[in-house]
Amino acid sequence: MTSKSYHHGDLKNALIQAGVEILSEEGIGGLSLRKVAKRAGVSHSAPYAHFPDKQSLIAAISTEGFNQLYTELDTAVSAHVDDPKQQLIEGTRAYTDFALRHADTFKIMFSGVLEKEKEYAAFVEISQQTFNRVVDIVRACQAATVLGPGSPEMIAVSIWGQVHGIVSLVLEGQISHTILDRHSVQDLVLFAIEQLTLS
Amino acid sequence: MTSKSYHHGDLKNALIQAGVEILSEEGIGGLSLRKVAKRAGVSHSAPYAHFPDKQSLIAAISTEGFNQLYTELDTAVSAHVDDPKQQLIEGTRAYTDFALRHADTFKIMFSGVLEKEKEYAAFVEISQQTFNRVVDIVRACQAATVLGPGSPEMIAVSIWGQVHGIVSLVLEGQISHTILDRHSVQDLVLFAIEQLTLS
DNA sequence: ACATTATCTTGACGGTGTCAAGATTTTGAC
DNA sequence: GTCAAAATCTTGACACCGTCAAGATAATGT
Repeated sequence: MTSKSYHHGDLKNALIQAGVEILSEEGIGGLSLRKVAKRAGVSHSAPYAHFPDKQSLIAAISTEGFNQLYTELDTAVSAHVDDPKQQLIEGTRAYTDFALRHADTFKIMFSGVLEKEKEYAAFVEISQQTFNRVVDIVRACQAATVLGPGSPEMIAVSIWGQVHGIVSLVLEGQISHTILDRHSVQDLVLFAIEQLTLS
Repeated sequence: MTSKSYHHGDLKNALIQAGVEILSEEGIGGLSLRKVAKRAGVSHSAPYAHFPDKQSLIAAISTEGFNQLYTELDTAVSAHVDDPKQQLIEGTRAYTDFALRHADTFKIMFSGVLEKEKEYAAFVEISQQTFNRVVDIVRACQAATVLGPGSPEMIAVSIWGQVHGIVSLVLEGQISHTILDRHSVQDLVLFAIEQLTLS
C-alpha cells in the first residue's frame, strides 16, 4: 500500500492533489493530464484508470474545492449560533477569504471550465449543500428580522449572487485599482451585504 | 479588397467574426486558432499576421463582446433619462438579457479565459467605460433618492456585482432548477435589485 | 520601377487528450 | 493455496493544438 510498486496505492487522490498544486502554481492554463500524471510519478495514461477524461479530473478537483469551501463556511457560521447577523457577516467573510486564498481553485469551480457539471453527482451535491447552508442563514436572519420577509431561497440567491459577483469581478480584474487601493475586497463585500440587511 | 485573392482584405475582422461563431456553436472548448483560420478560409498560420497569439484573438473577441454589451446597456438606459429607477431596472434587464443571449461570449469576457486583461488596452477601456456608465446611473438614482447616500463607486460595485453574480451563477448551473422552474432569471435579478433600492 | 513592407502559405516542432494493446499486480472463488 | 478474473499501470500511436521559421505573393510608397 505504500511506495514504489507497480501499483501506486492511492493514485486517484494523488492525481487530485497534484492537480490542485499545478493549479495554484501555473493557473488553469498550465493544468494538463500529462503534467498531473508526471507529478504523481506515473505514466501519461495512468490517470485513465481512475478518470474517464480530463473533465472528470477537473470535476474531482472542483468538488474537492467545494468541500473545503463548505467546511470553512460552516465553521465560520457555526461559531455564531446565537447571532444571525454575525453569521451572515462571517459567512460572507469566509467565502471571500476562500476565493482570495484559492483563486484558481475558485475559478475552476465557477468559471465554466467544467462543462457539464450536472453529470458529476458529487459536485452537484456539495454545491447544493452549500446553497442550502446559505438558505439556513437567511432563515435565521429573517427570524431575527435582520432580513425582511419573502422566499428564503430567492433572498439566498440575492445574497450569494452579491458576494459571488463582487468577488468574481475582483478576481477577473474588473474592479479598477482606484477603488481597490482605497478599499479591501472584504470592505467591498461587507458594504454590499450591509445594504441588504435591515438592522 | 473583395474576394479570393491571395490577400484576404479584411482578415482581422473575419477572424474575430469566425471566432464569435465557433464560440456560440461549440463553446469555449471548441475555439482553436486553426479552426478560426479554416472558417475564414486561410491557412493555419495566417492569423499570426494580425494577432501575436491566441490570447490576443480572445482579447479581441472579448472586446467586441464588451462593446456590444455597452451599446445595449446604454440604449436601454438612455430611453429613460427622466426616470433613474427605470434606468436601473432596464439596465439590469439589458445586462441579463445580453448574458443569456450570448452566454459563451459573456463567459469568455468574465471567466478568466483571458489571462492578462490589463495588457489589452481596448479591453480595459471599454470595461471601464461600462463601469462608469453604471456609476452614472447610481448618481442619478442618488439624486432622486432611489439609492441612499455613499460612494457612488462602491454602490456601483454592489449593484454590478449583484447582477453579475446572479447571472454568472445561473450560467454555471449553480442555481437549482427548483428555483429556476418558478422564477425567470430576470425575476431573480430584478428581485435582488429591488432589495437594494429605497423606493 | 522597384525596393520595402504587409500578408499569407508551407512545413516543422513539442505538447496535448485519448485510445488500443499489453504488462503487472491484486482480488476472489474454489 | 491456486488460478482465473479484474484492476491497475506502461508503451506506443493518433489527430489536434499553438507557435515559429522560411519563403511566396501582393500591396505600398518613393
